[in-house]
Amino acid sequence: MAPQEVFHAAGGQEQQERAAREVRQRAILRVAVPVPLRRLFDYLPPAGMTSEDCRPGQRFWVPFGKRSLVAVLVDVVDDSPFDELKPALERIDSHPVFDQRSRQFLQWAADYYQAPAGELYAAALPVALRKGKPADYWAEQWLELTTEGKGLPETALARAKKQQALLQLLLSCGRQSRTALNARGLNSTVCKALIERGLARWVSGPTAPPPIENAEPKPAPDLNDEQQQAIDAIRFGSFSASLLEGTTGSGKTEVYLRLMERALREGKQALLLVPEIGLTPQTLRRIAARFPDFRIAALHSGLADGERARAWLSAASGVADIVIGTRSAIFTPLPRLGVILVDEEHDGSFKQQDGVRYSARDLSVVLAKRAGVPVMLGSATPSLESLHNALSGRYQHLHLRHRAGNARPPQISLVPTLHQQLQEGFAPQVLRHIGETLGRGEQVLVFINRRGYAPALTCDDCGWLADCPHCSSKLTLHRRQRHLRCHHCDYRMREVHSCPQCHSRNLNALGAGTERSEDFLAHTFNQFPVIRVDRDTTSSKQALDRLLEPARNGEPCLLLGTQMLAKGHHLPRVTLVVIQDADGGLFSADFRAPERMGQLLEQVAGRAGRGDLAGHVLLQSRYPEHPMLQLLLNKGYGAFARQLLEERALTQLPPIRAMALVRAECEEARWAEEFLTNARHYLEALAPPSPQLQYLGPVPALLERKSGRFRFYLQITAEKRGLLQQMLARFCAWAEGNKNRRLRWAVDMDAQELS
DNA sequence: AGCACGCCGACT
DNA sequence: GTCGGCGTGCTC
Repeated sequence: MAPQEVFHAAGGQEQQERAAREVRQRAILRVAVPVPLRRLFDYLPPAGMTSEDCRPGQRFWVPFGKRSLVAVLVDVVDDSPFDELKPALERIDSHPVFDQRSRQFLQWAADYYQAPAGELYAAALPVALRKGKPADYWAEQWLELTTEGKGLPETALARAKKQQALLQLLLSCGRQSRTALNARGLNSTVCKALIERGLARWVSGPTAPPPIENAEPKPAPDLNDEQQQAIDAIRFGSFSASLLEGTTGSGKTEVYLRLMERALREGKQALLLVPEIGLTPQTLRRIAARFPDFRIAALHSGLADGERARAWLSAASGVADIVIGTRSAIFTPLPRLGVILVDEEHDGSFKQQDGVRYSARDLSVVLAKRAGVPVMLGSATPSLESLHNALSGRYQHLHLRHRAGNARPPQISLVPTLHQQLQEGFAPQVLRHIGETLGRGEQVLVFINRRGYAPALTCDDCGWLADCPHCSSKLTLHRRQRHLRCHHCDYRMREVHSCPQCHSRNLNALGAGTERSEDFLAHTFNQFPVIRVDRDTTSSKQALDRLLEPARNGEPCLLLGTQMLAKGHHLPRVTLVVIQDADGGLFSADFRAPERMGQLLEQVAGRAGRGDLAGHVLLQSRYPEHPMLQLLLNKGYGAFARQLLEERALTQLPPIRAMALVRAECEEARWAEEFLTNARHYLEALAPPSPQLQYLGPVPALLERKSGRFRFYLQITAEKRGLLQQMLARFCAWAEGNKNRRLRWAVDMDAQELS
């Protein structure tokens, strides 16, 4: 080879390197990948693209090890600590699906909950988009006004009535999809006329959310003084957080609707978060009936992947005006966000219990602050967290004390069950009351906190007990399905009629669940229908609606069920509520059990007498003298909750202090415990125990073994969240390099359950 | 998380 | 001789 050629070759290489460096300096895509790694990954733009083509918030297919993953671009940077960057494979979105505010919000949540950003982006995206489906897959034609069109007064085009109507619609409600216009009888000829005048144009965008059926427009009812005060207390256009403490039936929903209406009138979006089982077709119809001119995106679990993506995109693109959803809806990008409402804010389903353990209720306040909009948390039985924030002045505290209409609060009586001859768990006077109520043509609701036939099965001869081989729990007998089932891991075995250990036939089903009570009550009150509502009879919201249909018709009947019955169903003919066992929360190892018990009792009791009929609640208890029960009954949930708060102050527990759990589970109990002991040592070396920071554990979880794994946790409480967050960040960095392969660990910031 | 590589036991 | 168990390492 001639020297000349060598020189040229070397020069070429140098040039190539410089070019590569320049590319690297100009455009490096920093992306969040859906893997449990707490870092971002750098890529070059896809072949043929420059940094100009890449906008944060867009999704990309990236090569990751041996596979391809959908990543979200979070930043375009000009340098990377990595030398050999792979190019991304493909840009999925031409427009970002996450706007800047939602990206910053997701990053904040990732930092706060110690979660990998990629997992938060994945949690935010609907499944179809998470899998890489294109976002403009459902593209539709939209008619929007040009600048010229926007400048016209509503009275313009007076000589062409149809065109004027279209202009007015576009002026007041913004751009309209072709299907929505057709539905209003505004055909393409009218549109064309407006376009030819240079007043409007077609643009492509995502499909609008599907219209909600059976929504007859309905005018707003009058407000009472308290409702008016609550609404007047909310200032739009800046951040504020409020707790709306409103007794059952006091019209909280009407307050939410009015606030939504104000946001909508200002051209903003309203976000309504509801508990998991709160998003009923009934609720949706009510809201749709109120806002016939606005587009509603409902994000619930019942939607098919495509439908859900469609609703999500309609919210993220700013098309939907109202977004209603369960916990994950908090991550939907909302470019025109104007107000956030959280209904039943105390509900446990706002806290995700696996994966990224976020609280949508807590995040709603963070998001409102970042967006500079008001947020309202509403409940008849506020969480101690929210109550504490309200009492300490961090939240505005608003009250609705009066039930709407002529409904009166129910009369509540305790029924002692000790030294009583109970029939299948029911005291004689309770059965008498049920019979009388049904006889008057009214409805009865019996609340039983247990599914199945019986919570335990034992042998009376040898003492054998049916327990779960994988969990530290007993199997529940489900006689309808003829099996024994573990409610923690879903292990099932066929129902046995003789003891597997000694073959005796003297098996004894202990205690009563919903099935057994259903049998007994159906037998005792055989002239009346008995409707059982629990997870076994109610696979979906539609199933629940269907099940409750006869009850809504107003016929006398007996409704029997679990927590599912406690929530928001308007059943005006229910005048008697029976709570079979009120003692559940009195002696639990979980410090939040009394709070949950109080909330549940109040919510269930709230089902009594919602119409003009007087309501009565009967509470069966072995300890009717218990001071907590007495307080709850005599002074109501408000006083009860304030008392619990004082106890939390004495015991230095949340919400007085911030608390996080470090959880670990492993088939080998020793390893889980050892891991947490080491974790504690590591953390104590960084920050020794002090009033600012305290450690407890490792201790076994309340359900010590689940699905074959032993579970422990280390509890850390702190005076200030900031310190706790810093410690947890250090812990995560340590844990990522110090874990046994077969051990699972997780940080549970603001843990709600010790189970 | 997934997917590779790598090193020891029972099998066509 | 190999098929396959899960321990370990890595992903820009």
